[in-house]
Amino acid sequence: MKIGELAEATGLTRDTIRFYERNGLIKSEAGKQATNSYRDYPEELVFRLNIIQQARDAGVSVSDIKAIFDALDGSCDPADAKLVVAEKIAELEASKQQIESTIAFFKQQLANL
Amino acid sequence: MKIGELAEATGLTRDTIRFYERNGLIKSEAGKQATNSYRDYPEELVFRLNIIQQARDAGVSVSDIKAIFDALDGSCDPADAKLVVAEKIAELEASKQQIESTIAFFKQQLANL
DNA sequence: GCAAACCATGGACCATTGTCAACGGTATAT
DNA sequence: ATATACCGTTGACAATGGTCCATGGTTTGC
Repeated sequence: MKIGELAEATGLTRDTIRFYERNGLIKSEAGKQATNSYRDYPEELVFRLNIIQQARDAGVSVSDIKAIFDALDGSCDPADAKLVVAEKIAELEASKQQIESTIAFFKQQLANL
Repeated sequence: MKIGELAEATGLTRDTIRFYERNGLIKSEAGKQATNSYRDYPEELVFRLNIIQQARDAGVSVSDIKAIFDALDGSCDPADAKLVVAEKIAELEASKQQIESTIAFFKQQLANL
């Protein structure tokens, strides 16, 4: 699919998709037509970009997402991969705790209004 | 207390504390001694800065923290204050959801390694 | 009384995460 | 065939959240 369709399907802008591609989060292929320079984005990127959005919203940095994808995409030692992912999960659990504490504090303040 | 002590007590750097002060998250008083220009930071800032750290770790922006503190610090209409804080709580709940989903995804990927 | 440690201010600098504008080429619908 | 909408590339721009440095003054320990 073309970048505009992908943007439509994911709710991201073309610029953001290109930004992610520049940063190695996704890859596109050269289109079949020799007449233009339009890139072809595989359908499965819709799902992948949804994951990326979710992770970004969860506060995971672009470079960390890349590291995790690189680990998961099977190119490296599975044992190393597990470490990378497990560590990020631990960080996310910690973030979650911070959020919960913050919510608790705000709620308590709210009660004192 | 002096800024160095506050930094020590909170684990933040002096620069960061000054940054937060510039951005209205905290206030200091002019020191009693006329001989120097050292500022005096009230003890309660230790707690306040801990909250700030927690909120920052939870992904709350500096300007949002300021808005919430302004709301809580009683200078404005309590009804408005409640709205501001409640809205931020809702955002944090949403963040938490994103994090949980992301954790779930990563865990599932981990299982497939 | 002197060095080392502290303080305030100002401004420069940095990475991250996009976003936008300009340019020239291509597709598509009428 | 022509207007409109799309595409790729490049490079500039912006906001956020700090961090660092230089300068000049102050305090403290020895």
